[in-house]
Amino acid sequence: MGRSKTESFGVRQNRLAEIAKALAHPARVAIVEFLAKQDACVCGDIVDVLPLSQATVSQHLAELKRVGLIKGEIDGPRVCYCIDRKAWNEARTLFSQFLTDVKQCC
Amino acid sequence: MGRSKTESFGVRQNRLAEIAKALAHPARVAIVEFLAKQDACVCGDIVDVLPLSQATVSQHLAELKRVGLIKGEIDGPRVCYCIDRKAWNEARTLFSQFLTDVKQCC
DNA sequence: TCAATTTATCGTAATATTACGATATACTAA
DNA sequence: TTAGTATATCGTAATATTACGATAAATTGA
Repeated sequence: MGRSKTESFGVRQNRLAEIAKALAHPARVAIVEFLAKQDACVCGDIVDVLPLSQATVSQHLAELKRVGLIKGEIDGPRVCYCIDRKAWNEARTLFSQFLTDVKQCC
Repeated sequence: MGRSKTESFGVRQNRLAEIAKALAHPARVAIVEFLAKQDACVCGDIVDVLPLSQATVSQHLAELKRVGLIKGEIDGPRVCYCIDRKAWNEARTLFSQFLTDVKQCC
């Protein structure tokens, strides 16, 4: 097949997996960390920092945006990306619960 | 291309992304949670619980094992899977730092 | 030994991801 | 208006993921 059977799992499990997938690439981890490092939301400097083409970075940004972890605000000719506080809190809650609840079993 | 440029990123960023990828499928989230729910490490009952074929479940288990989050111990004709405490602690540390350090930027 | 059971692996198909050049789009500044 | 800059999107290629039936491998119990 090749298509995830998402309908067979819970909303929370799917959301957790979706966020995990958004963070499942080192470039996207790097992007998020870069955005956080800047106090203000700097934008396309990301392309300068990452060893990837502009098109690829844009694609990674779109994926992070699709999941809601970041949001982009048009600011003149450029786009200003920043962490979406609400979604990030959601992610923190989901992951910290998940990672704490799952204890050792043997 | 289609192959991640992992060599361009830090060890921590790659590890974080690797663990995230292992959790980037609801079936694998479900597997981990199921393993944790059982106090002892039950094994192929996972196949009964999940709406996936035995082959697919085995594949998902292999992925979790590859990353180190779970380990399987052969127990007679069956294999007994359980959370790997050490790797899980590593994941918890990585993610909780990552999710806490990244604050809002705007 | 032999059938039954459990799990892994192989083969394969459908689809998704990653990457980038080329191009389109949108805005600013001259 | 027009050139320049910034970003998104399109097209495409290489590779990875997801899924499952079929089969192999390993072990137990009869």
